[in-house]
Amino acid sequence: MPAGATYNRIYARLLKRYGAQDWWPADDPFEVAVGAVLTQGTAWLNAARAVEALKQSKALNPRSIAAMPESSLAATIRPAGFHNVKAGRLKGLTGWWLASGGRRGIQGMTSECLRDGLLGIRGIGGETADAIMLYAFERRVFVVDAYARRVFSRIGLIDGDEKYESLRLSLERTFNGAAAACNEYHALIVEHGKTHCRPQPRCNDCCLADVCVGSRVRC
DNA sequence: ACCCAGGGTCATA
DNA sequence: TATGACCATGGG
Repeated sequence: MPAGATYNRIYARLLKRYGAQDWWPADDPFEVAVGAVLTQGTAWLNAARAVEALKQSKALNPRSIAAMPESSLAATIRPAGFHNVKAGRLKGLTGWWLASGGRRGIQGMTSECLRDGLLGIRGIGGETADAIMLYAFERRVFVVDAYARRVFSRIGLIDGDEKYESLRLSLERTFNGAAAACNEYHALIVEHGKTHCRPQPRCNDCCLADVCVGSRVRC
């Protein structure tokens, strides 16, 4: 059986188990991008609180963030954790956003140009860049995160410690879904990962158990 | 009290 | 190239 079929099978299984996730929970592309930075290394609940705080301050737009002192920006996003570094990252993101012509200007960019632009921002690495590309600008990208590494590696499909870009390209080649499917797939993996394939413990009721290649793996 | 989260950077070996 | 420390808040 071709590897692509296995990824399709896992996708179908997760979709049936968890239902459509309807990501990204945001009103517009800029909010997606801000949320992507705020959720780095933190639970989404905390990032969402910081997003809400920005909204209440009427500051969830490029102009306001650009005009806001970095210290007060940091104070506003405090619940997201790492607020001092993230304030700087949001400043960098906002500067690039405005310089790129905003939502319209960015949407008109090629995916290569878009990724390069995002990766040029301090504090935006491969995963955050890809999340923005996929969820804010609907580019066909397979977002690789720790959950994807764990789920796929414990099933036996990948090694798990591949370099980011290499794994991303490999998954984009193997999984034959379109952008909308990549969107749903990543969200489903995250949802699954919250309760399965944990870093330390394991579980016995994984809906992917019978998909495992060989016997070395478990959830 | 301990582990972890929808990461990335930088210093060190 | 490849770990480890660091950033920091909050939930389970």
